[in-house]
Parts: sequence; structure tokens; C-alpha cells
Amino acid sequence: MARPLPTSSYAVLGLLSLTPMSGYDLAQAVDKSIGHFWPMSKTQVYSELGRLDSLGLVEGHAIEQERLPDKRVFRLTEAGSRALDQWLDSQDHEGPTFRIPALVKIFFGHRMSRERVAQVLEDVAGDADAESEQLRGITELLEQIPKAAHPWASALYGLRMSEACAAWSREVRDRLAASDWARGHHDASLDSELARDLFEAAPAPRRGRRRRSGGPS
Amino acid sequence: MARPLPTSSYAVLGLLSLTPMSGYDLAQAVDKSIGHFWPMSKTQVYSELGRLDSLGLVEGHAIEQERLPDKRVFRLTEAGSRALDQWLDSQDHEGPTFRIPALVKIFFGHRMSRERVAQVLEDVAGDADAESEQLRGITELLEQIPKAAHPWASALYGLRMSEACAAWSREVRDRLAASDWARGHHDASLDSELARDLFEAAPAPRRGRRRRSGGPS
DNA sequence: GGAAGCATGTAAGATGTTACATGATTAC
DNA sequence: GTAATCATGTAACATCTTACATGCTTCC
Repeated sequence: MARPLPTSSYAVLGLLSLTPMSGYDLAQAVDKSIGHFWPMSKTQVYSELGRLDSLGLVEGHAIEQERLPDKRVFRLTEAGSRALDQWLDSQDHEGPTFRIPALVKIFFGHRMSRERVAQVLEDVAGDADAESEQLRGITELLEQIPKAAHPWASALYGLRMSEACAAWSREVRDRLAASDWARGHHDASLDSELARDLFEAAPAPRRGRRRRSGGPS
Repeated sequence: MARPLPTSSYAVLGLLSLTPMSGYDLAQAVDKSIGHFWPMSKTQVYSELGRLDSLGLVEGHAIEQERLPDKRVFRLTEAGSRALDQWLDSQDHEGPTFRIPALVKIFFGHRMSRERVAQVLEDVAGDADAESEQLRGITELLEQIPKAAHPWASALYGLRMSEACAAWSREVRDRLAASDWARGHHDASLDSELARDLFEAAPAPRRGRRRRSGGPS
């Protein structure tokens, strides 16, 4: 058993399990479904398809089209279907990752003016509100469709997260405004003394692949 | 003006702005501070240092050590300091990305048994609770340190998110258990009919670099 | 009738991770 | 006294993105 496939492979297998699609269609489908919590670019979809094809997990049929470029429509093979179910059943998946540049800015907020920090927080809240609104629509729509329970659950996740994000932003804004904390900007020297302590304080969360399904001891 | 630097570069600049460090120290510092919302591997830190050095934004001094390998301690240059402040001030940053394999599994929950779905949700909640507990400690600690307002805000973000994640997991669990939704498993055929509609329903959220600061029209 | 967009992809390059190397030091 | 860990990195590789190619079609 070689290195396990990355999550992106299973994402593609999963979408193809719903209906056969071309690479282009797949990329669209990603953006409109799992893209909220597992983004993939168009080209990455194509290279996943290449790999899965060479592994025999999907197979593609060329289809000629009028006034459009020919396309290859891919569908799961038996092996692909099994691989997908095995992954769904296993606990051996990558850990989640969150990458939020705005938070990096906030972390170094002592180098910014109060106003600038407030503005970054505002932006975060604004983005989160927009996302919330969008996801609220999707969630409500999916809620009506009895068969769409799992897509609904996924969409709700995004909704709850963006709500929490907006709430956090406002909580911090109020807290910073209310307290004396926010005074003492451009006082990096003291902060750098503090730095050592901070780095000691926080345990290191390790990410990456987790929960390896232990074979027989 | 060449291609703008990736967020990771500024993350390194930011940490070096607190205190000069070796690559090894930096990697530790990342894990214990911004790693929660901007993870970087050790090796990536080194390659960022290489780039920043060649750009003249940081400079390293070799230091010999007894019974330990020599190290190079890096610090910001004037240009590096300016680059950092400029980034903090700008609105031209990458968008956030969330990659959550467990959610991909949930999305394809129709291929799993009810029990298995419940277990995945449980796992998510468990992980979130563990993360919450850790971050609660950090947050409370930082709350006491007047100068640590911004690190506090960042930690609080992680805390609020993991709380929301755990809450979501339980909300979905209850909802799935209560409703008739969860029946009709292994009924992928209907779901695949549905698939088209789903893909139509959801607007495509585009990610990547945003808010380009518009130059003069 | 030129510009923008759709429907397909491919090629090149940047970003990020896992595995390896090495000598000292500490833990059992 | 061997195994694990620390403190430094480097080399090799996998993942993901941005830019390009191409012919049709729709918009103004």
C-alpha cells in the first residue's frame, strides 16, 4: 500500500460518484459545493483526474461536441467506488487547516494604529456577513430538500463559522475600545520582551495526517 | 513592483519584528503563536528566510555555539521593517482558506451509514473541544497581560471558532437524529439526480487575492 | 466588428511537506 | 549503553496556482 491519496483525490471521486462529469464540469461543481471547505482550482482537478485515471479509479470517454471543444467525461470505476467508500469509512484523513491572513495582521496589531486595527476587524466582519448571507440562502434552500441532508449540514457549517467570525470581530472591537489595552501602540520594545513568554505559553498544535488506523500491533 | 510576497513572508517578518531569531526558533515561534491560523512548516520558514535574505529584507549573523550546531540569527533590516508596515497597512492580502477533510466526508454522507456519520460528527466535536480547552487556557493567560491585546484577540478567534465548530456538530447530530432526513441512505441514484440542482443553486465563492488597492484610475 | 466570456484544457512555476543528515544531551 | 529528543538545517518531492492556448458565441 503506497502513500495514501490526498483529500483532493477523494473529493473528485466523491463528486464523480454523484454523476459522471468532464474536468470542466467538475471544477464548476467543486466551486459550487465542496469549494467552501475544500477549494480546488480547475487545474488541480485536471491533474487529479490524470492521477486517478492512471490508477484505474476513474475512466474517461471522449465525447465530440458541435461548436465546442471535445471533452472527456469521467466516471468512477468499481475500484474507484471502493476506494471512496474505504476512505469515508476510515479515520485516516488529513487534519483541517485554516489560513487567515487577516488574523496574522491582527496578531501584529501593535505595529498598527488603533484605527487601522479597527478597520481590519471591520473588513473581516463585513466579509463574514457577506458569506453568511450567501450561505443562509443556500442552507435554507437545502433544508427543503429531504435528500440533501448532508449537503445541508456542510453548508450550515460554513454559515455557523461565518456567523461566529462576525461575532468575534465585534466582540474584539468592543473589548479593545472599552479597555485600556489598545493604548500603548508603537511600543514594540515591550512587546518584544513579552515575545519570549508568549512563545513559551502556547502549546504547539500539530497538524497533518492524523488518526492512522493502527494495523495489528 | 514585482509579484507581491505571499503571506508567509510577512508572517516571518512579523515574528522577526518581535525579536531576532534563528530559523529553528522561528519555526517554534510559529507553532506557538500564529500557527493556529497560519501554519508553516519548519522548512518553509527556512525557505522564506532565504528569499527574504536575498531581497535584503532580513539579515543573518552566524553564531557559533558550544556543543550545538552553529546557527544564523536573523533580524529585520530597515527595508524589511518598512515592507512589513506597508503590508499591514495595505488591503491587498490573500483571502482566507479553510480546508476541512471531515466536511468533505459529511458532504458525501449519503454513502455512509447513519452510525458512521454520527461518528465523524463526534470526532469533529471531540477535536474541537480539545482545541477549545487549549485555547481557553491561552486566552485567559493572555487576557491578564495588558500588552498582549492583539495576541489575545487572535487566540480568542481560534477559541470562538472551535466553540462554534463543536456547537455545529451537535446541532447537526440532533437535527439528523430528529428528522426523517437521515433515512434513505445508500440511495445515491436520487442524490445524483439532485446533484445538478445543487450545483446550480450555490453561487461560486471566489477566493484568492482580493481587494487590490486600486492605483490611480 | 471588437471585447468579453464560455468550454475545453496544457505548461510553467510558486508554495508547502516529508524524509534525510548530524552531532550533542538527556532519559531510562 | 541504546533510544529518544534537541538544535540545527538540506534535499527531494508533492501540491496547488497563475498564465497561456484555442475556437466558438454572445454582447454592445
